[in-house]
Amino acid sequence: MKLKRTHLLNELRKSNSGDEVILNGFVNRRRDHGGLIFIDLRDKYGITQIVFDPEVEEKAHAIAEDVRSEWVIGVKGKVRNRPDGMVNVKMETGEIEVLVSEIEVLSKAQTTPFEIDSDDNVSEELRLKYRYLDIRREKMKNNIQLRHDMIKFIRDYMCEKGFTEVETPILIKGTPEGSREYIVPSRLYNGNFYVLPQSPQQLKQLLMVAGMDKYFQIARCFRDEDQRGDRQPEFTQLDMEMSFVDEADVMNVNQELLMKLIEEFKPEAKLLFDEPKVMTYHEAMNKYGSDKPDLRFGYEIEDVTDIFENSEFEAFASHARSERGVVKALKLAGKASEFSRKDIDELTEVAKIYKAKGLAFVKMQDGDMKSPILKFMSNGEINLLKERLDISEGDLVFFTADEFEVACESLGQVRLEVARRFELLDSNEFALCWVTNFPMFEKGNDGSLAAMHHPFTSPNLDELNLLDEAPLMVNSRAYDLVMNGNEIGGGSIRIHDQELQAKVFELLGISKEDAELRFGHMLEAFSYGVPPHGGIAWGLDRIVMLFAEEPNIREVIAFPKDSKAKDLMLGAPSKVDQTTIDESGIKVVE
RNA sequence: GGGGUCGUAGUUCAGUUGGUUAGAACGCCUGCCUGUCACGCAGGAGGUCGCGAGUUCGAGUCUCGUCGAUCCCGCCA
Repeated sequence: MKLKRTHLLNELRKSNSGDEVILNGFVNRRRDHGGLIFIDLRDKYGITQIVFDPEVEEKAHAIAEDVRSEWVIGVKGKVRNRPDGMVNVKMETGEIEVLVSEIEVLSKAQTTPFEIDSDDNVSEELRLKYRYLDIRREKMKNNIQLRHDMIKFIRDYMCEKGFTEVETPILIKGTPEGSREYIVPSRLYNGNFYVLPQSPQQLKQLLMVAGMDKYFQIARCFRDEDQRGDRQPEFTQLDMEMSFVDEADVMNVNQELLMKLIEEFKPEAKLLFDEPKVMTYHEAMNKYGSDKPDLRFGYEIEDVTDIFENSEFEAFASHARSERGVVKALKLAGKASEFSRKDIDELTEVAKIYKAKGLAFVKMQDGDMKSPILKFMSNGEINLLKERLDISEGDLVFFTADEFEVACESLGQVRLEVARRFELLDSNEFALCWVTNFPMFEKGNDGSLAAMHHPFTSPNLDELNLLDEAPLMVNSRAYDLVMNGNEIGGGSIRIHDQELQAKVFELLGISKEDAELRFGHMLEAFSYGVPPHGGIAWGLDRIVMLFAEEPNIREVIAFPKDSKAKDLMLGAPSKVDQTTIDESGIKVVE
């Protein structure tokens, strides 16, 4: 390389006029006027226009005639002010150009499979296969830069707060519980496997036992589950754990960080509350039909179960009378005339996706209640409903009846869909909240208890007496940080009492022997003294995605897998040679 | 595992009730052009309409199957 750059392509200004400079970059665009040739030369930092004039330097001009898009070149030349009226105000370097005296072609380039300098939507398959070209494009470049900037900001904040970043291993021990793990066969111990961490959960707790006091990590995690827009087989967490803390300590650090991030990276943003609202899981489900409620708009869900307990409308009454059943209502004040039969059918489909059996509705128009379900209801019930929901002219009310979670969630999804339709979701508004008091356990498919969070999460200490008789009533010291209906992070205060831990294992149906086998190292470690501790983990990809206003996390990951967990660029996963397989002590079944 | 949507030039797309030679824009190639910056002008190349079968005189268009992409549900402690 003869011509090595003296300046980056965003640097030159009028003040450099007359300087001799050397520039390196990719050819963004070439405009050949027969005589003059203009090239927009691009690097990571910007674009600078270079000019080839045959009357100034014939040799360089001749080479420039053959130059094509995306070639990598070096040029030497003099900076000069652009002629009057030729300044490009859209360009940072638009006041000047570089008149080239010498050019060096560093690398030719074949025509790219898609245009680099274009905002055209290209199929994701193609973009992922040629990700290195995709990252040349403005949008991806910016996203990756934003990711870096946010991570740096987070690191600086954590360090300032006295946290120590510790790297935890990627090859660890499997603890079958929760999501499916990626496994790595051991060459030295055939028949044994490492697994890749779903999260550094146990290791960070062990760091608390180790007295590290405040730990954090930008941690890579792995989960072998089906993909989603916000899910990748490997993803990154901001992971942290703190000793001698309660919920408020963890929440304070985290909400401050999130609010500072918003302030720094969304300067135009409007925070809707001075600090995050706090609500219980039950309250969130009950009022918003979600454990990650979007609080940028109202439309709270109401409970009308009691009205239907003795109703002859069996579809509702049967749920109203059952132990877990509820009837929920969502009133859209004054919106009755804006919903056609078709709109309601579409919303019904939304509700059905989330397991509702249907979506009932009532309209108040021309002074009358109108609804297919009125004929099943008594006048008393209708009046109660009217009174309870304060239904007036022009209102529309939707209902779901089912067991609690289904009724709430399906109506909550209807609530979100309505908000989307009325464009109530302003991406410059930020509504933060904490959702707390998650149930400690949920019913597994086989009827047994499963940990809703993970088995180290502490139950609420004032509910311990319920552990035996009504474990499903026990709530945990878990908390989720939620921003505009997105879960930013989730964590909990952990169990540090060995007896309580043993009790929780027992309730989860994990025998003493089994607990020893799977979590023995944890129990042993705790026996040497463990500070009360708790922590949280953020989905880092997701928060960058939200700040970048991208629809999925692949847009903020340099080299993501596709929706079937393949790496289209590298061609992974792939076969490996037989020797490797033999050494790893596994047998491949075709 | 289940459901929705989509597969037409290098790319992004259009293609009418089934009808004759499948189009546009951008990109690419050639020529012209000394002030462009999404340069312009003239010309050109480029298609197994994902694949297979079926219906039909005739299929890019309809049917079935299949493969692929994508979104959602399940799953993700």
